[in-house]
Amino acid sequence: MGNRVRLVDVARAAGVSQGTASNAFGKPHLVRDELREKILAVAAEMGYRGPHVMARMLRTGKAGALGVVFPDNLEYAFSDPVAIELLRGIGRECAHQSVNMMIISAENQEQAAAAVNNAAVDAFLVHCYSENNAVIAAIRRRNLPMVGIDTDISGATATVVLDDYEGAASAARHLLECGARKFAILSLQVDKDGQLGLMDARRRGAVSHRVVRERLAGYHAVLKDAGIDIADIVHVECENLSENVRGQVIDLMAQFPDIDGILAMSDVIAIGALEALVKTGHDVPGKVKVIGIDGVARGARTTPPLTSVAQNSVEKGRIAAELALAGDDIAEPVLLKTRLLVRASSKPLDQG
Amino acid sequence: MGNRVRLVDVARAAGVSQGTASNAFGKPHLVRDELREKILAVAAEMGYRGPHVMARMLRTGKAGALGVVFPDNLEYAFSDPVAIELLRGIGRECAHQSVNMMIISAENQEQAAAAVNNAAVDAFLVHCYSENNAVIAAIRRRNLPMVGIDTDISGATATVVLDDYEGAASAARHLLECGARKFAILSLQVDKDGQLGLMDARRRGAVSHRVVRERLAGYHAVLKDAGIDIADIVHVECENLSENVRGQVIDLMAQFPDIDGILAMSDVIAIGALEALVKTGHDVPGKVKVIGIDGVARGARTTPPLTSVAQNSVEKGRIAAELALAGDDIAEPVLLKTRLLVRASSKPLDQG
DNA sequence: ATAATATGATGAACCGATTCAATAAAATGT
DNA sequence: ACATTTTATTGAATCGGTTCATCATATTAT
Repeated sequence: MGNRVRLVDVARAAGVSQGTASNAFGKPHLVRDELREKILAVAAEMGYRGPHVMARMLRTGKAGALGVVFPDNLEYAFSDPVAIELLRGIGRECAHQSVNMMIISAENQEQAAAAVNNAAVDAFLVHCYSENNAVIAAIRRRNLPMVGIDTDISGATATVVLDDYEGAASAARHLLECGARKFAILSLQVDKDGQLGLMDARRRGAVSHRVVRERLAGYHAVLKDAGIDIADIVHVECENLSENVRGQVIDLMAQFPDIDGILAMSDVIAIGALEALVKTGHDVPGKVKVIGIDGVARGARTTPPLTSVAQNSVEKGRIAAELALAGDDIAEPVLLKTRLLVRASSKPLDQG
Repeated sequence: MGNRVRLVDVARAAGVSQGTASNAFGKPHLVRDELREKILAVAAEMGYRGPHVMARMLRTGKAGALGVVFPDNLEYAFSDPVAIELLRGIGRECAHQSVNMMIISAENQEQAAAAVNNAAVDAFLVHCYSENNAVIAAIRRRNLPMVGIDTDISGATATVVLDDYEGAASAARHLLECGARKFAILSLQVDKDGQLGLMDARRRGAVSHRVVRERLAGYHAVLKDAGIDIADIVHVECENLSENVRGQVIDLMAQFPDIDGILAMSDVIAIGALEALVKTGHDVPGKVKVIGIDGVARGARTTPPLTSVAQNSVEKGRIAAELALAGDDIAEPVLLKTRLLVRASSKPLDQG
């Protein structure tokens, strides 16, 4: 079994220099047509498989791939509808720029950091990682462009985030307009510590996760302005998984039966809440109004359909990919706007 | 600005050979603890970022990544629930083996072929590509392990497929048991030519796409056995997108009002059909019974809930990834079993 | 004390391309 | 006809590591 045919072998067989042979493949316009065809023919005859990808990478320093790093477990990324939209957007831009997408996957942080070290990519995209993290540290060490999505990691080349504050504020504003006065906030998880359930003021005060921090602030600002005491708001930390939210919301309503406005930090959570309320016979939106954030497709099909603060996650992913591949430093975070999407979970249909 | 610090620089500064410096990073057990720590310290001090990924790849010949190739546009892959499950399974195995996932994306076949050529991967996974295709040709030329999912490409290292024939047969059997006699088969697209709507016998006879061919054969075998003339079955080619199926099904029922059994080749199609039927006031399952294939999560939430022939797509992806990374030639396709999932779209709940 | 083995370190070869300054030949301008 | 520009080709340097046969030293066995 002969070894792999190399470019130098082709060059020799075709009677040209290695440089010319290289150009025949990579820069065809630099080689006379006739000669190029001859080289290609010789190559084909010898069973040459084309320039070796890794050798080319080493020499050019370009990997032709964008690294996409998702939070701890990848399975989550492929089950959360918002993450999938993000991936679609990233994929769209990658395809457009003829770059491949490298999904950095691992079972734990340590392995993820190793995966980052072994990834042949030109830039990294990081979705929702907290600052102090072995993975982020590994990415930093690579010294490649790094764009944060929904997170403001220091040292990022650029950052793309939702206008979480204003989005949350508009959600609160909407429920106030719908007449809600006693609120529950169903928060995304603040930390990877797995703690769930009621959040006391101390836990609320020490939120490092940008998305949660901003949304909380947005809700609070509006409600406070409306004369509502923050201490009267029930805060519950939820897993971002509809099925697991249901039980929490049933308990919640049993403990605080006068709640009439539910602000959920994601549609997935809101849908779980909606299902729990309907199942336990609460009148939505008659007695309780529910609003989520994200505007996922499934929200249009729940009963009742879910009101939400919609974002364009596909575009968010696309922009982030574009910035990462460009590699330019952009100090100011790119802020994406939200759009209020009123459906029946907050307002009866006939009411406007 | 000094250039990148190289391993050789570290070695020199630490007063050791390059080989030893290399071992300090890659094979720590081969270097005396004390010395290794010194090398690492020198490296840290010099700002060495660790071994260069591409150089290591070139030397070792290992890319540490699995290439995943999806059909023409990637957006589809990230919107089809079955494809996403597949990706989850692939991701799971990749994480388990500490390998990254390279998603090969492109806007058209030509670019996809180029993307394949530029992908630094150790193996390829191909989902649902037809045989005669520039992309497949490009993968073949790479001469790397190539595993086909739901497709039987010649020259594949291994192939993982659903038992489509038996799955479809069990669907037909079920609807017969439920009393259906006049059938419509809603087929997945046979070709990339974009042709939709009624399929004549000639088009049905020349199906190259394995999934469609096998499922069609499974349906037909059972129905023929039950004394049904294949010519009496209405065949409709549908896009795999619920919204776009609705109109087709409305037309279908207008043209053939006596249809009482709908065999859909995917749940996405079945859900579109279900929505159309309910919207136009057809009694499901009273007058018309509907069954899909796949067993996607959303099928549990439709009204009525969708009966389906379920498959385990996550596991399918996982197995395929495992085979690709192993790289062993396996002649016989790995055949995955289906499981009938009876819900209300085929049988009233009280009926058993 | 000597031979046999284990452990640690060395240094050159190699992985397979791309690039670029230098040169030769051909085309164009005056 | 001569100077200038354009086009093609060459060959050596370079990208940055890993590997492995070889040698030096330290440890264990007899």
